[in-house]
Amino acid sequence: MAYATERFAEQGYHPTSVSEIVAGLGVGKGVFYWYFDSKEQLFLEILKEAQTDLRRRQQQAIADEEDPVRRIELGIRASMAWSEAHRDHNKLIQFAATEAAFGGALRRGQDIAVADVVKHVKEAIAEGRVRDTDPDLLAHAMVGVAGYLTRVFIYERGEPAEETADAAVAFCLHGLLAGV
Amino acid sequence: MAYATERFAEQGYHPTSVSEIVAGLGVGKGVFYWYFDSKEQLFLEILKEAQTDLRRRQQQAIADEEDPVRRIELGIRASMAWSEAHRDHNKLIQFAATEAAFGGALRRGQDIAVADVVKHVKEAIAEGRVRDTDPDLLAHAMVGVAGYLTRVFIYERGEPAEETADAAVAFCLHGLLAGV
DNA sequence: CCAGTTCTTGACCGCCCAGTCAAGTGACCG
DNA sequence: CGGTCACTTGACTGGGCGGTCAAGAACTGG
Repeated sequence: MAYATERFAEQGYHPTSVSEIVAGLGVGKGVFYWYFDSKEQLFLEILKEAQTDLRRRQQQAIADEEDPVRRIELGIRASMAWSEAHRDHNKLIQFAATEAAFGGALRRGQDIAVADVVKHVKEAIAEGRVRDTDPDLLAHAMVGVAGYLTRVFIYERGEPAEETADAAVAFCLHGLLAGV
Repeated sequence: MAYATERFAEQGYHPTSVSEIVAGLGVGKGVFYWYFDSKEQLFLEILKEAQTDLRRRQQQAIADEEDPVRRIELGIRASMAWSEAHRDHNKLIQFAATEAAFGGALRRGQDIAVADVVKHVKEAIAEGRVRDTDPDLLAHAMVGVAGYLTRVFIYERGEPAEETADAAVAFCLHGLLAGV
Protein backbone atom coordinates (compact mmCIF):
# COMPACT_ATOMS: atom_id res chain seq x y z
CA MET A 1 0.00 0.00 0.00
CA ALA A 2 2.87 2.37 0.72
CA TYR A 3 4.34 1.79 -2.71
CA ALA A 4 0.98 2.16 -4.42
CA THR A 5 0.42 5.45 -2.59
CA GLU A 6 3.72 6.70 -3.91
CA ARG A 7 2.94 5.74 -7.50
CA PHE A 8 -0.58 7.18 -7.38
CA ALA A 9 0.70 10.43 -5.95
CA GLU A 10 3.46 10.74 -8.51
CA GLN A 11 1.63 9.79 -11.69
CA GLY A 12 -2.01 9.99 -10.80
CA TYR A 13 -4.51 7.24 -10.17
CA HIS A 14 -5.56 6.41 -13.71
CA PRO A 15 -2.12 6.46 -15.33
CA THR A 16 -0.79 4.04 -12.71
CA SER A 17 -1.52 0.47 -13.69
CA VAL A 18 -1.84 -2.50 -11.40
CA SER A 19 0.87 -4.21 -13.45
CA GLU A 20 3.21 -1.36 -12.65
CA ILE A 21 2.52 -1.57 -8.93
CA VAL A 22 3.10 -5.31 -8.70
CA ALA A 23 6.17 -5.13 -10.94
CA GLY A 24 7.64 -2.41 -8.73
CA LEU A 25 7.09 -4.62 -5.71
CA GLY A 26 8.53 -7.66 -7.47
CA VAL A 27 5.42 -9.77 -6.97
CA GLY A 28 2.88 -11.35 -9.26
CA LYS A 29 -0.45 -9.87 -10.16
CA GLY A 30 -2.31 -12.62 -8.38
CA VAL A 31 -1.11 -11.53 -4.99
CA PHE A 32 -2.57 -8.10 -5.60
CA TYR A 33 -6.01 -9.50 -6.32
CA TRP A 34 -5.64 -11.84 -3.36
CA TYR A 35 -5.48 -8.88 -0.98
CA PHE A 36 -7.64 -6.35 -2.85
CA ASP A 37 -10.83 -6.75 -4.83
CA SER A 38 -9.84 -4.14 -7.34
CA LYS A 39 -7.67 -1.16 -8.01
CA GLU A 40 -10.49 1.08 -6.85
CA GLN A 41 -10.77 -0.70 -3.54
CA LEU A 42 -7.05 -0.30 -2.96
CA PHE A 43 -7.40 3.43 -3.46
CA LEU A 44 -10.32 3.65 -1.07
CA GLU A 45 -8.33 1.76 1.53
CA ILE A 46 -5.42 4.16 1.17
CA LEU A 47 -7.80 7.08 1.43
CA LYS A 48 -9.42 5.78 4.57
CA GLU A 49 -6.05 5.11 6.16
CA ALA A 50 -4.91 8.65 5.40
CA GLN A 51 -8.01 10.22 6.87
CA THR A 52 -7.83 8.09 9.98
CA ASP A 53 -4.18 8.93 10.49
CA LEU A 54 -4.75 12.66 10.06
CA ARG A 55 -7.60 12.61 12.51
CA ARG A 56 -5.54 10.72 15.08
CA ARG A 57 -2.81 13.32 14.78
CA GLN A 58 -5.25 16.15 15.30
CA GLN A 59 -6.81 14.50 18.33
CA GLN A 60 -3.40 13.97 19.88
CA ALA A 61 -2.35 17.56 19.32
CA ILE A 62 -5.50 18.82 20.97
CA ALA A 63 -5.84 16.26 23.74
CA ASP A 64 -4.91 18.30 26.78
CA GLU A 65 -5.92 21.79 25.80
CA GLU A 66 -8.98 23.37 27.33
CA ASP A 67 -9.25 26.67 25.52
CA PRO A 68 -11.40 26.23 22.40
CA VAL A 69 -9.56 28.88 20.41
CA ARG A 70 -6.24 27.24 21.23
CA ARG A 71 -7.73 23.90 20.19
CA ILE A 72 -8.62 25.36 16.82
CA GLU A 73 -5.12 26.73 16.45
CA LEU A 74 -3.52 23.43 17.40
CA GLY A 75 -5.81 21.65 14.97
CA ILE A 76 -4.65 23.82 12.09
CA ARG A 77 -1.02 23.31 13.06
CA ALA A 78 -1.47 19.57 13.38
CA SER A 79 -3.10 19.24 9.99
CA MET A 80 -0.36 21.26 8.33
CA ALA A 81 2.38 19.28 10.07
CA TRP A 82 0.68 16.06 8.99
CA SER A 83 0.39 17.31 5.42
CA GLU A 84 4.08 18.11 5.37
CA ALA A 85 4.95 14.60 6.52
CA HIS A 86 2.45 12.88 4.22
CA ARG A 87 2.58 14.65 0.90
CA ASP A 88 1.60 11.59 -1.04
CA HIS A 89 -1.47 10.89 1.04
CA ASN A 90 -2.45 14.51 0.86
CA LYS A 91 -2.21 14.53 -2.92
CA LEU A 92 -4.46 11.51 -3.08
CA ILE A 93 -7.01 13.20 -0.88
CA GLN A 94 -6.95 16.13 -3.24
CA PHE A 95 -7.36 13.87 -6.24
CA ALA A 96 -10.22 12.00 -4.60
CA ALA A 97 -12.14 15.26 -4.45
CA THR A 98 -12.12 15.45 -8.25
CA GLU A 99 -13.35 11.91 -8.90
CA ALA A 100 -17.03 11.13 -8.46
CA ALA A 101 -16.23 7.51 -7.50
CA PHE A 102 -14.23 8.65 -4.48
CA GLY A 103 -16.09 11.81 -3.59
CA GLY A 104 -18.48 10.01 -1.29
CA ALA A 105 -15.86 8.25 0.78
CA LEU A 106 -13.82 11.42 0.96
CA ARG A 107 -16.67 13.57 2.11
CA ARG A 108 -17.63 11.15 4.83
CA GLY A 109 -14.16 11.41 6.35
CA GLN A 110 -13.95 15.14 5.93
CA ASP A 111 -17.32 15.72 7.53
CA ILE A 112 -16.04 14.00 10.66
CA ALA A 113 -12.92 16.17 10.76
CA VAL A 114 -14.92 19.33 10.21
CA ALA A 115 -17.40 18.33 12.90
CA ASP A 116 -14.56 18.38 15.43
CA VAL A 117 -13.61 21.91 14.48
CA VAL A 118 -17.23 22.99 14.49
CA LYS A 119 -17.52 21.85 18.08
CA HIS A 120 -14.68 24.09 19.19
CA VAL A 121 -15.95 27.00 17.15
CA LYS A 122 -19.36 26.69 18.79
CA GLU A 123 -17.79 26.69 22.23
CA ALA A 124 -15.76 29.75 21.36
CA ILE A 125 -18.84 31.54 20.07
CA ALA A 126 -20.68 30.68 23.27
CA GLU A 127 -17.84 32.30 25.18
CA GLY A 128 -18.18 35.34 22.96
CA ARG A 129 -14.63 34.96 21.69
CA VAL A 130 -15.57 34.33 18.08
CA ARG A 131 -17.90 36.23 15.77
CA ASP A 132 -21.39 34.77 15.84
CA THR A 133 -21.45 33.32 12.33
CA ASP A 134 -22.33 29.89 10.94
CA PRO A 135 -19.71 27.68 12.67
CA ASP A 136 -19.80 25.19 9.85
CA LEU A 137 -18.81 27.83 7.39
CA LEU A 138 -16.02 29.13 9.59
CA ALA A 139 -14.66 25.62 10.00
CA HIS A 140 -14.66 24.97 6.26
CA ALA A 141 -13.02 28.32 5.60
CA MET A 142 -10.15 27.31 7.87
CA VAL A 143 -9.82 23.94 6.20
CA GLY A 144 -9.64 25.77 2.89
CA VAL A 145 -6.92 28.12 4.08
CA ALA A 146 -4.81 25.38 5.62
CA GLY A 147 -5.12 23.10 2.60
CA TYR A 148 -4.35 25.72 0.03
CA LEU A 149 -1.44 27.31 1.86
CA THR A 150 0.02 23.86 2.41
CA ARG A 151 -0.08 23.10 -1.28
CA VAL A 152 1.36 26.40 -2.42
CA PHE A 153 3.89 27.25 0.26
CA ILE A 154 4.96 23.90 1.67
CA TYR A 155 4.69 21.67 -1.38
CA GLU A 156 5.44 23.97 -4.28
CA ARG A 157 7.80 26.42 -2.65
CA GLY A 158 9.31 24.24 0.05
CA GLU A 159 8.74 26.75 2.81
CA PRO A 160 8.97 25.42 6.36
CA ALA A 161 5.67 24.08 7.63
CA GLU A 162 5.84 25.86 10.94
CA GLU A 163 6.17 29.36 9.50
CA THR A 164 3.39 28.68 7.04
CA ALA A 165 1.24 27.40 9.88
CA ASP A 166 1.95 30.57 11.88
CA ALA A 167 0.69 32.64 8.99
CA ALA A 168 -2.34 30.40 8.44
CA VAL A 169 -3.32 30.64 12.08
CA ALA A 170 -2.91 34.40 12.08
CA PHE A 171 -5.04 34.73 8.97
CA CYS A 172 -7.77 32.49 10.30
CA LEU A 173 -7.95 34.29 13.62
CA HIS A 174 -7.53 37.89 12.51
CA GLY A 175 -8.20 38.00 8.80
CA LEU A 176 -6.79 40.61 6.55
CA LEU A 177 -7.57 43.91 8.18
CA ALA A 178 -5.29 45.68 10.57
CA GLY A 179 -6.63 44.68 13.95
CA VAL A 180 -7.34 46.51 17.17
CA MET B 1 -14.99 22.28 -26.57
CA ALA B 2 -18.10 22.98 -24.53
CA TYR B 3 -19.21 19.37 -24.81
CA ALA B 4 -15.75 18.06 -23.95
CA THR B 5 -15.66 20.32 -20.89
CA GLU B 6 -18.93 18.85 -19.76
CA ARG B 7 -17.76 15.26 -20.20
CA PHE B 8 -14.42 15.88 -18.51
CA ALA B 9 -16.11 17.57 -15.58
CA GLU B 10 -18.64 14.82 -15.17
CA GLN B 11 -16.49 11.74 -15.54
CA GLY B 12 -12.96 12.97 -15.17
CA TYR B 13 -10.29 13.52 -17.78
CA HIS B 14 -8.87 10.01 -18.06
CA PRO B 15 -12.12 8.09 -18.07
CA THR B 16 -13.45 10.27 -20.89
CA SER B 17 -12.30 8.95 -24.24
CA VAL B 18 -11.89 10.87 -27.44
CA SER B 19 -14.23 8.36 -29.09
CA GLU B 20 -16.89 9.26 -26.58
CA ILE B 21 -16.52 12.98 -27.20
CA VAL B 22 -16.78 12.72 -30.96
CA ALA B 23 -19.63 10.19 -30.74
CA GLY B 24 -21.53 12.56 -28.44
CA LEU B 25 -21.09 15.33 -30.97
CA GLY B 26 -22.08 13.09 -33.85
CA VAL B 27 -18.87 13.65 -35.77
CA GLY B 28 -15.97 11.46 -36.87
CA LYS B 29 -12.74 11.09 -35.01
CA GLY B 30 -10.79 12.71 -37.80
CA VAL B 31 -12.43 16.07 -37.26
CA PHE B 32 -11.20 16.04 -33.67
CA TYR B 33 -7.61 15.51 -34.71
CA TRP B 34 -8.05 18.11 -37.43
CA TYR B 35 -8.69 20.78 -34.82
CA PHE B 36 -6.60 19.47 -31.93
CA ASP B 37 -3.22 17.78 -31.81
CA SER B 38 -4.19 15.50 -28.97
CA LYS B 39 -6.56 14.96 -26.11
CA GLU B 40 -4.06 16.66 -23.82
CA GLN B 41 -3.91 19.76 -25.96
CA LEU B 42 -7.69 20.00 -25.94
CA PHE B 43 -7.65 19.98 -22.17
CA LEU B 44 -4.98 22.66 -22.01
CA GLU B 45 -7.01 24.82 -24.37
CA ILE B 46 -10.09 24.46 -22.18
CA LEU B 47 -8.01 25.27 -19.13
CA LYS B 48 -6.55 28.39 -20.68
CA GLU B 49 -9.96 29.57 -21.82
CA ALA B 50 -11.35 29.11 -18.32
CA GLN B 51 -8.54 31.04 -16.69
CA THR B 52 -8.78 33.87 -19.21
CA ASP B 53 -12.51 34.11 -18.75
CA LEU B 54 -12.29 34.18 -14.96
CA ARG B 55 -9.65 36.88 -15.08
CA ARG B 56 -11.73 38.98 -17.44
CA ARG B 57 -14.66 38.75 -15.07
CA GLN B 58 -12.55 39.82 -12.12
CA GLN B 59 -11.08 42.76 -14.01
CA GLN B 60 -14.56 43.92 -15.00
CA ALA B 61 -15.86 43.68 -11.47
CA ILE B 62 -13.00 45.76 -10.18
CA ALA B 63 -12.66 48.21 -13.02
CA ASP B 64 -14.05 51.36 -11.43
CA GLU B 65 -13.26 50.91 -7.79
CA GLU B 66 -10.50 52.90 -6.18
CA ASP B 67 -10.36 51.53 -2.68
CA PRO B 68 -7.92 48.57 -2.56
CA VAL B 69 -9.84 46.76 0.18
CA ARG B 70 -13.05 47.08 -1.81
CA ARG B 71 -11.20 45.80 -4.88
CA ILE B 72 -10.16 42.72 -2.94
CA GLU B 73 -13.73 42.16 -1.83
CA LEU B 74 -15.10 42.59 -5.34
CA GLY B 75 -12.46 40.18 -6.62
CA ILE B 76 -13.58 37.49 -4.20
CA ARG B 77 -17.20 38.04 -5.12
CA ALA B 78 -16.44 37.98 -8.81
CA SER B 79 -14.51 34.74 -8.59
CA MET B 80 -17.26 33.06 -6.61
CA ALA B 81 -19.93 34.29 -9.00
CA TRP B 82 -17.88 32.99 -11.91
CA SER B 83 -17.41 29.66 -10.20
CA GLU B 84 -21.14 29.36 -9.70
CA ALA B 85 -21.77 29.99 -13.38
CA HIS B 86 -18.95 27.74 -14.60
CA ARG B 87 -18.95 24.66 -12.42
CA ASP B 88 -17.52 22.47 -15.13
CA HIS B 89 -14.59 24.74 -15.83
CA ASN B 90 -13.93 25.09 -12.15
CA LYS B 91 -13.87 21.34 -11.68
CA LEU B 92 -11.35 21.03 -14.46
CA ILE B 93 -9.14 23.64 -12.85
CA GLN B 94 -9.26 21.65 -9.66
CA PHE B 95 -8.41 18.46 -11.48
CA ALA B 96 -5.52 20.11 -13.31
CA ALA B 97 -3.93 20.83 -9.96
CA THR B 98 -3.66 17.09 -9.29
CA GLU B 99 -2.04 16.17 -12.60
CA ALA B 100 1.63 16.84 -13.15
CA ALA B 101 1.10 17.28 -16.91
CA PHE B 102 -1.23 20.22 -16.33
CA GLY B 103 0.25 21.65 -13.17
CA GLY B 104 2.60 23.95 -15.03
CA ALA B 105 -0.03 25.55 -17.26
CA LEU B 106 -2.37 25.88 -14.32
CA ARG B 107 0.17 27.55 -12.08
CA ARG B 108 1.09 30.06 -14.76
CA GLY B 109 -2.51 31.22 -14.97
CA GLN B 110 -3.02 31.23 -11.25
CA ASP B 111 0.12 33.22 -10.60
CA ILE B 112 -1.24 35.97 -12.79
CA ALA B 113 -4.54 36.02 -10.93
CA VAL B 114 -2.81 36.03 -7.55
CA ALA B 115 -0.49 38.82 -8.69
CA ASP B 116 -3.52 41.06 -9.18
CA VAL B 117 -4.71 40.44 -5.66
CA VAL B 118 -1.21 40.93 -4.29
CA LYS B 119 -1.13 44.37 -5.85
CA HIS B 120 -4.23 45.46 -4.00
CA VAL B 121 -3.04 43.91 -0.76
CA LYS B 122 0.22 45.81 -0.99
CA GLU B 123 -1.62 49.06 -1.56
CA ALA B 124 -3.84 48.37 1.41
CA ILE B 125 -0.83 47.60 3.59
CA ALA B 126 0.80 50.84 2.49
CA GLU B 127 -2.32 52.66 3.63
CA GLY B 128 -2.10 50.85 6.94
CA ARG B 129 -5.49 49.23 6.41
CA VAL B 130 -4.19 45.68 6.33
CA ARG B 131 -1.88 43.80 8.70
CA ASP B 132 1.72 44.02 7.54
CA THR B 133 2.20 40.39 6.54
CA ASP B 134 3.50 38.70 3.39
CA PRO B 135 0.97 39.92 0.79
CA ASP B 136 1.53 36.84 -1.33
CA LEU B 137 0.51 34.63 1.52
CA LEU B 138 -2.57 36.69 2.29
CA ALA B 139 -3.61 36.57 -1.34
CA HIS B 140 -3.25 32.80 -1.50
CA ALA B 141 -5.13 32.37 1.76
CA MET B 142 -8.07 34.23 0.25
CA VAL B 143 -7.96 32.16 -2.91
CA GLY B 144 -8.03 29.08 -0.70
CA VAL B 145 -11.04 30.28 1.26
CA ALA B 146 -13.00 31.30 -1.82
CA GLY B 147 -12.23 28.07 -3.67
CA TYR B 148 -13.04 25.75 -0.82
CA LEU B 149 -16.22 27.49 0.27
CA THR B 150 -17.39 27.50 -3.32
CA ARG B 151 -16.91 23.77 -3.60
CA VAL B 152 -18.55 22.87 -0.32
CA PHE B 153 -21.36 25.39 -0.02
CA ILE B 154 -22.23 26.32 -3.57
CA TYR B 155 -21.53 23.05 -5.39
CA GLU B 156 -22.23 20.39 -2.81
CA ARG B 157 -24.94 22.07 -0.78
CA GLY B 158 -26.42 24.32 -3.42
CA GLU B 159 -26.35 27.41 -1.23
CA PRO B 160 -26.74 30.74 -2.99
CA ALA B 161 -23.45 32.14 -4.22
CA GLU B 162 -24.08 35.61 -2.88
CA GLU B 163 -24.59 34.57 0.73
CA THR B 164 -21.57 32.34 0.60
CA ALA B 165 -19.56 35.17 -0.86
CA ASP B 166 -20.71 37.47 1.97
CA ALA B 167 -19.40 34.96 4.48
CA ALA B 168 -16.15 34.44 2.58
CA VAL B 169 -15.51 38.16 2.45
CA ALA B 170 -16.25 38.56 6.13
CA PHE B 171 -13.92 35.71 7.02
CA CYS B 172 -11.11 37.03 4.87
CA LEU B 173 -11.37 40.53 6.24
CA HIS B 174 -12.02 39.82 9.91
CA GLY B 175 -11.05 36.24 10.54
CA LEU B 176 -12.56 34.18 13.28
CA LEU B 177 -12.22 36.23 16.40
CA ALA B 178 -14.80 38.61 17.66
CA GLY B 179 -13.62 41.97 16.38
CA VAL B 180 -13.21 45.39 17.90
C1' DC C 1 -18.51 21.52 -65.14
C1' DC C 2 -14.24 20.31 -63.69
C1' DA C 3 -9.83 20.55 -60.71
C1' DG C 4 -8.16 21.53 -56.48
C1' DT C 5 -8.59 22.26 -51.89
C1' DT C 6 -10.74 21.88 -47.46
C1' DC C 7 -12.97 19.22 -44.46
C1' DT C 8 -14.95 14.71 -42.72
C1' DT C 9 -15.44 9.88 -42.08
C1' DG C 10 -14.85 5.49 -39.49
C1' DA C 11 -12.28 1.21 -39.99
C1' DC C 12 -8.08 0.22 -38.37
C1' DC C 13 -3.40 -0.12 -35.76
C1' DG C 14 -0.53 -1.24 -31.99
C1' DC C 15 -0.67 -0.94 -27.37
C1' DC C 16 -1.82 -1.46 -22.68
C1' DC C 17 -5.32 -2.07 -19.30
C1' DA C 18 -8.00 -4.44 -15.23
C1' DG C 19 -8.88 -8.62 -13.99
C1' DT C 20 -8.74 -14.19 -14.39
C1' DC C 21 -7.06 -18.66 -13.62
C1' DA C 22 -4.56 -23.10 -14.35
C1' DA C 23 -0.45 -24.43 -12.61
C1' DG C 24 2.62 -24.43 -9.30
C1' DT C 25 5.23 -23.80 -4.45
C1' DG C 26 6.35 -24.90 0.05
C1' DA C 27 4.99 -24.75 5.00
C1' DC C 28 2.63 -27.57 8.08
C1' DC C 29 0.30 -31.67 9.95
C1' DG C 30 -0.79 -36.44 10.92
C1' DC D 1 6.61 -39.12 4.01
C1' DG D 2 2.24 -38.00 1.52
C1' DG D 3 -1.53 -34.88 1.58
C1' DT D 4 -3.48 -30.53 2.27
C1' DC D 5 -4.06 -25.88 1.56
C1' DA D 6 -2.79 -21.02 2.06
C1' DC D 7 -0.52 -18.44 -0.97
C1' DT D 8 1.84 -17.02 -5.38
C1' DT D 9 2.79 -16.78 -10.25
C1' DG D 10 2.50 -14.62 -14.93
C1' DA D 11 0.53 -15.82 -19.39
C1' DC D 12 -3.68 -14.78 -21.00
C1' DT D 13 -8.36 -12.62 -22.22
C1' DG D 14 -11.50 -9.35 -23.88
C1' DG D 15 -11.86 -4.88 -24.43
C1' DG D 16 -10.96 -0.03 -24.87
C1' DC D 17 -7.60 3.34 -25.60
C1' DG D 18 -5.20 7.42 -28.36
C1' DG D 19 -4.10 8.27 -32.65
C1' DT D 20 -3.67 7.37 -38.11
C1' DC D 21 -5.08 7.50 -42.74
C1' DA D 22 -7.06 6.06 -47.22
C1' DA D 23 -11.17 7.22 -49.07
C1' DG D 24 -14.41 10.26 -50.09
C1' DA D 25 -17.84 14.57 -49.61
C1' DA D 26 -18.53 19.40 -50.03
C1' DC D 27 -17.27 23.48 -51.42
C1' DT D 28 -14.49 26.61 -53.91
C1' DG D 29 -12.61 29.55 -58.10
C1' DG D 30 -11.94 29.43 -62.91
